[in-house]
Amino acid sequence: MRSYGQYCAVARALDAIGDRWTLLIIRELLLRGPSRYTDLRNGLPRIATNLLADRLRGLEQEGLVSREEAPPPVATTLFRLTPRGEELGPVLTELGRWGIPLMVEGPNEDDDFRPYWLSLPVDLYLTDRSPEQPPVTVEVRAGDEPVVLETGEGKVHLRPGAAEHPDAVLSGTPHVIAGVLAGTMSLADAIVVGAKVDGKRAALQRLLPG
Amino acid sequence: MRSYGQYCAVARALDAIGDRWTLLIIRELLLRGPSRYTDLRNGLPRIATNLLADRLRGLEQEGLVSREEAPPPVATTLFRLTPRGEELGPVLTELGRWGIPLMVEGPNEDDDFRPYWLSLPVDLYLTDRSPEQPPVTVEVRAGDEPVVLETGEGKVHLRPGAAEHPDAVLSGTPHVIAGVLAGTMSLADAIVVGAKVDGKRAALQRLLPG
DNA sequence: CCGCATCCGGGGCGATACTG
DNA sequence: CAGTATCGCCCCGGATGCGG
Repeated sequence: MRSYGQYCAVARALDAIGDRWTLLIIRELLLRGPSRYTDLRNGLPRIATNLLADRLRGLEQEGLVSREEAPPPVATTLFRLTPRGEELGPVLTELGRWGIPLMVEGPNEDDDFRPYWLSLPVDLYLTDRSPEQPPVTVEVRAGDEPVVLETGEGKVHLRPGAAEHPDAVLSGTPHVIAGVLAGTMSLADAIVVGAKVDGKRAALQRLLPG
Repeated sequence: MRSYGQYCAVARALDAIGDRWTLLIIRELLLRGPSRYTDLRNGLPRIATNLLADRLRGLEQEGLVSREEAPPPVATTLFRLTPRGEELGPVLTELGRWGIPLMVEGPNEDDDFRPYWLSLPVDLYLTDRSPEQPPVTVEVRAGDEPVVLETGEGKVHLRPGAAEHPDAVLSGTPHVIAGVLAGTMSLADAIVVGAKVDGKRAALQRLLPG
């Protein structure tokens, strides 16, 4: 992108990460950790492959992403945020916080969805209300790949993957699950509109507000 | 801009304010308050005028900016952030915080500069270390238009304009002034490289870290 | 398969000129 | 003062190819 040509912190930040797709690439690397090129493509469904390659080169050049050749048996390239790149976390957090109200109307007809994208709202709005109790894990199914809610130190975090022995399993449409995890819809209301809870419902309630 | 087509808070936020120039328009409205079209142009020196008009229309349509006809004697259109638009403040703050390190190398040859752009670093890094004392005002001259540092409730804020009877006047190059106001350069070092303080130096020292 | 490079069409963007 | 109008360019998007 062309520079804005302004001696201003915001303008210089946008010079670095204001390009189309760039902040979403950062989101992927923040939420998923070090990733293969193909995994990045999967998390950015409509990106043109040359554009992803371009952006990764640019980010590497600015010192926000590093590339490393993983040894066998992985034997592939991994893209990883540098410490300076990870400092963009708060920017993504505030962007996500501001964007939450735009989620209440639900997905458009052809919107893509990945459940781990909900990590940002979870970190913001969910807390473990019984931190003295043993930790719980709740599997969430809202799309293809399952994700897991985990407690630790009073916090709640969402990570990609399946749980071995989850205390509960929450399933529903992206729209409803997003409402529950962003705290804009009660679990009771969610169940009314089709969400399902298997296992210990209390394990889930403990993480939700109200 | 085309939508990213993702049911994700960050992606939807970027759908709304990810266009080129948009966040800088928000910056202007946040720092300057309700502004005329011409004032916006002056704070965004290289924007194409049709693009500014387009962006303002878009922001109006999304409910982030409102347009009002000011009564005489102003008799002009004013653009103002809506409450929802003002909620972008934390996004700009985090972007600015992340961008501060990009300022230390100083402006490029042909970079534009407006002193009130330094409001963001000031809000972040300066505090009044003697809030029990009477308030002070310090005029800062780093470009064409002067700006004023003011204390209040332990905070320090920078606003466009001149001071009537400033307790001190700080002048220097944008590079050096930015270093001082962002807390990355001591006042003593700044003076060594050409900054000047007139009036009560203590009034200024009281606002600076260290 | 993985990690790109290349090619091409369309549209957003940039610069200038002009207007009520 | 507050914008339109116009035009050229380059970034972006989508498809395809290609070496390791």
